[in-house]
Amino acid sequence: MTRALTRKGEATRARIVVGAAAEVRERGVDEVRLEDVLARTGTSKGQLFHYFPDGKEELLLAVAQHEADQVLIDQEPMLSNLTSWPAWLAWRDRLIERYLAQGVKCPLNGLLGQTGRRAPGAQAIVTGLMWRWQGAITEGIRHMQSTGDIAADVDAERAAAALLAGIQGGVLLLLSTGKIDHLEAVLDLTIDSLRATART
Amino acid sequence: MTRALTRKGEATRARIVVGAAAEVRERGVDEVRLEDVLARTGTSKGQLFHYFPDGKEELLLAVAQHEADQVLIDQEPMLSNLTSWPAWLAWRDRLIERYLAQGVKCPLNGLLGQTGRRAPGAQAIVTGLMWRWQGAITEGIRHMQSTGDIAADVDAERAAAALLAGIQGGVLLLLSTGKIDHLEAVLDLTIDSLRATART
DNA sequence: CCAAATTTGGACCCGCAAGTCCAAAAGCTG
DNA sequence: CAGCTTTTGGACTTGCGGGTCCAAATTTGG
Repeated sequence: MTRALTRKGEATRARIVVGAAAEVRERGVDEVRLEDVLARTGTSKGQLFHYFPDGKEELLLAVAQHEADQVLIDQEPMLSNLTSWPAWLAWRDRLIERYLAQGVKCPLNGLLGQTGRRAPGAQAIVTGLMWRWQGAITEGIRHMQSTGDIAADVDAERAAAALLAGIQGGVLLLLSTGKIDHLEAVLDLTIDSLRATART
Repeated sequence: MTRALTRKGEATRARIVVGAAAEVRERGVDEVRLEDVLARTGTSKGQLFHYFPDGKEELLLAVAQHEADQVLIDQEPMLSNLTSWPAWLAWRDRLIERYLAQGVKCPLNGLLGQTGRRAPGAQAIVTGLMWRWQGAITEGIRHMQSTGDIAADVDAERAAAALLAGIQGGVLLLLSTGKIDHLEAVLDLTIDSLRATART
C-alpha cells in the first residue's frame, strides 16, 4: 500500500515541496494558491493530490518541516560549535548575513503566529525547531562554562531561552520594519553580557 | 462629504470594530469571516460596507490600529514611568500578567509576520507601535542613567532595541509553545544586566 | 514484451465568503 | 410635519480556489 514511489515519483514530490516553499516565501502562507505551485513546478492537480492526498494542508506541513530543517542547517557548522568567542561571533555574523539576505521572505513567519490555530502538526514542527535551536545554544553556553569563558553560576538554559527569544524578536522586527538593527543589538549585547560574567 | 456620522452611526461603527477585534483575537486574521462579525455585533452587510467602503481590508486596518493602541495602554502607567527599579519590576510583572492572560489570542500576530505583504497601512501601524514602544523604553533607560542606576556609557537606544526584540520574541514563543518562560527569562536577565552596569 | 502499478493531465464540480444593490426605516433640520 | 440624509436589512451575484475524477501515458518487474 504505502509502498511505491518510483524514483521519478520521488523527484516530482520533492519538486512540488521545493516549489511550494518558494511560493510560501514569496507570497506568504495564506496567499499560496495551489495553481501557482503547479504552474511553477510544471505539474498538475492530479500529481499534487496523488502525492499529498490531504491536499494543501499536508503539502504545507511538508513545506514547514522542510523549511524548519533549513533554518538550523543554515547556521551550521557554527551553531554546533560555539566553543570559543570567535566561534560565537562567526555564528552571529552568519545569522545577520542570512536574515539580511532573506529579508522579508520568511518561510515560517506565518506559521509562528498562527501556529496555535493551524494544524497541530504545525505546532509540533515549530516547537521542535525552537527546542533544537535552544538546545544548541544551551550546549554552547555550557561549553563556554567548562572552559571558564562564562561564569559557572549562569543558568545556561535560561540564558539560552532569553537569547533565542531575542533572536526571534529581532527577526520579527526585521520583517516588520525592514531594519536589522534589533537583531544586531540583541546578539551583540547578549553575547557581551555573557562574556562579562567571566570578568567579574 | 466626509461629514455625517450620527451619534448612532458612530456607535455602530465602533461596535463593529470592537466585535471584529474580538473575532480576530479568537480566530486569527485570515480566518475572520465578515458574516461572523455581523452576527456577533448584530449588524448587517449593508452597515459594514456603509462604514467601511473598502470592506474587509479597511475594517482590519481599523482593528489593527485599535489593538496597537491597546497594547501600549495596557502597559500604563508603568511604561511611562520607568523611574526606579521597583517601577521596572512592576512593568515586568504587568507584561507577564497581560500576555499570560492573553495566551494564544494575539491580535497582532497575524499582522507582524505578514506585515510586509499586506496593505502598506498595516506596515505603518506596526512600525509606529514598535517605535513608540521602544521610545518609551529608551526614555526609561535614560532616566535611570540620570539617577546613576544605569551606567552612563550604555547606549540607551540600542539597549532598548534589544529589550524590545526580546519581548517580541518572548511573546512569539509564548504563542508557539504556550510557555511564558522565554518572556520571563528575557525580562529578568535583561533588567538584571542593565542593573549590573551600575555596579561595575 | 506483457500485465500490473504508478504517474500524469486537466476538465469539472462546488462551496464559501466578499462585495453589490436597493428599498425600507429611522433621524435630523427648518 | 415635510423633505432631506443617514442608517439598516438582507437577498443576490460573483469569482476564486480547493478538491474530485477518470482516462491516457509511462514505468516497472517478471
